[in-house]
Amino acid sequence: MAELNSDEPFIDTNKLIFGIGQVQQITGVSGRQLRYWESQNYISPIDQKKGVSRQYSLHTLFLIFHINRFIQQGFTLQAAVDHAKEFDAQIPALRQFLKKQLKGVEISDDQTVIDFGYFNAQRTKRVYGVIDRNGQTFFEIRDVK
DNA sequence: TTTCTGACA
DNA sequence: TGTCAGAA
Repeated sequence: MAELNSDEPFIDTNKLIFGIGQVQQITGVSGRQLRYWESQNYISPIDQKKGVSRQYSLHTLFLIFHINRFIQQGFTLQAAVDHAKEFDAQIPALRQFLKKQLKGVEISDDQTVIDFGYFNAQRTKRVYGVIDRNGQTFFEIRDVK
């Protein structure tokens, strides 16, 4: 099974900057909305100076995207922001856990098996996440040979 | 051409 | 929130 070990990201996501026009194209949120949300302190561009073109970080782009998603689901702006920020706060934990536990992935014709490492301290069982041919997902615990 | 701020038939 | 004006 292939080993996954990329500690260094190949792209510094902090260097991915987007202008307001790009943000509009990508997220579908209008410039008017972006400026209004900013005035309400829901979002904030990178080190904003007066009168200069706004620049948004990738992180803010994601936040904007999610706020808009919740709005389209019928939430009020305020509620959408709350949901988006809550989700936003969960991402680091998800990334950390996945990075720590993901040991490998094996893709075959009928299914994909994700290796999540040992199930117990005795190292007699291992946990696998399975995606079958129908897209169904489930866990599987197998004895270590 | 794009973005900025302010204003509202 | 959209849209228009006037400026940068």
